Amino acid sequence: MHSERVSTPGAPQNARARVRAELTKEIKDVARRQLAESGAAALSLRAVARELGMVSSAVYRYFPSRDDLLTALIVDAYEAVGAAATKAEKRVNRKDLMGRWMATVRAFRTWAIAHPQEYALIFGSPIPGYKAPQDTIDPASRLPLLIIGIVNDRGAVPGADRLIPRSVRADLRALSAQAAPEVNEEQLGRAIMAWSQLVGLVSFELFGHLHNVIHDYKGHFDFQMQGVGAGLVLAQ
Amino acid sequence: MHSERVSTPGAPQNARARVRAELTKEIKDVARRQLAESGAAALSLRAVARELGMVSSAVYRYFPSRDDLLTALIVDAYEAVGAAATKAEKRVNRKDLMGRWMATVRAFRTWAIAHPQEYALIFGSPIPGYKAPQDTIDPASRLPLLIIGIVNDRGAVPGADRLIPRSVRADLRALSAQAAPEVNEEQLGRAIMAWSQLVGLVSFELFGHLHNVIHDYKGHFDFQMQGVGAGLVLAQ
DNA sequence: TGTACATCAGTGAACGCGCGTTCACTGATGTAC
DNA sequence: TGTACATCAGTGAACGCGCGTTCACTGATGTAC
Repeated sequence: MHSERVSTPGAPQNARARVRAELTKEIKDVARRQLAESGAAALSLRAVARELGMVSSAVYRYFPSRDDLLTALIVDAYEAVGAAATKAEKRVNRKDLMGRWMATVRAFRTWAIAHPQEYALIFGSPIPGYKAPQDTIDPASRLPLLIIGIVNDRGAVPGADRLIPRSVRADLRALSAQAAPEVNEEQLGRAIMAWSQLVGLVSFELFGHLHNVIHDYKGHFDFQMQGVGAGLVLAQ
Repeated sequence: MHSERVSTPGAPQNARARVRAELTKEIKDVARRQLAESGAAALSLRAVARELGMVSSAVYRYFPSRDDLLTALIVDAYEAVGAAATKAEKRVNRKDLMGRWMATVRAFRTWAIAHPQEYALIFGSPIPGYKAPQDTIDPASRLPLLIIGIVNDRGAVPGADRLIPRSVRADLRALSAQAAPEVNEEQLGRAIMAWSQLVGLVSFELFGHLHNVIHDYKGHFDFQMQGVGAGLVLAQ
């Protein structure tokens, strides 16, 4: 699918490869700008080529189709938001779990507000006819894994007396085995819900569902996310 | 904006008005079918006209522009999901608050799964360039009001010791005054979060963010939503 | 270091398609007297 | 009940636009000997 040829790092880069990498980046940058202006549906290879002063067919030397360009943008968006959150989270004292959680979610929201169309690209409606290739899976899981990591550092928290259906418990156990060995299923279920709450609340804000109800979005977000953190028993 | 001329109910409907109402409905039905197949971005007046055997300009007698047709579909979608949830909720004993909550959220999810593109239309990415007119506000608030109604019947629940920022408290107080006189701000804040959790979780499922993590979607949804209901102290 | 060949980037024309919207028009339905 | 006029639905042609993708091509860059 997405066959943008990236030079293996450290390999001798001759002039051609360097120019190629630069132009690939330039195409993505222009595409990202147009995405920010008119949304994913309106993203067109021809418009990108026009802005770059190329003929439209030249873009096909870099991206074999429109979908491949979209995939590249999706991967970049996942990586950008993952990097922003990871960077913010790293700055907090490892023992301050609530601080790590709040740093993560605030960085997430800040990135989303700064890049609403890229946010919509990865967390909004799926694009009809577009099938996400394998390449998007790893970048997509960076952020949930960051959150699960914080919860994992918290360790197991005894569950309430709600019982988890057997099938769900199996799913959670599998996830625990590969991503969060220190927590029990109850706590991991809460972590998934927390991740969903984060995306849900930011989407509500960006997509206008809190319009005229909440005015201090940042204050409301912080308040609610502190509540979620408390639910995860992250406070010291 | 949306000037689909609807005959005032009870007014004498002559043949022309009856045919007009029927065709208006037929256009919307066909548009909804095409929406379900190819998504909102691909919805085209010409394709709708083609399927109806009309010439494309004839559709303009019913909807003055593509955006007006979209608005009509959005309003209908909000009303359909609101009606489905309301109907399910009404069947439950008024005193069984948890039952009313679960009936509401299950009806919501069922409708969403049956109409994924309509769901995306109202809860997914906003359509670039499309500005929702006033007409969509009332239908959009049916479902949140239903949820707030359940919480209101629960009555005030003492908050935890987290403090609510002054600005957020003001927003919540205003909402309480017009929609939920019986609850305090703490509880109303939880109700908003519950609404966001519901949409967030269904979006995660429909938009593929739980792919390969959760397999028993229904079991997981019920489990998590019971948790949310418990957080709202709805259980008897 | 120089030459012959292979690789690659970019061009320009073309294919075939679809779209929203406007407009002058015909003919049918409804209304007022 | 019949007639004259006004309203409305649907037609067909047109405007002006943009899109993704393919293909044979030129000329520049890189590679192997």
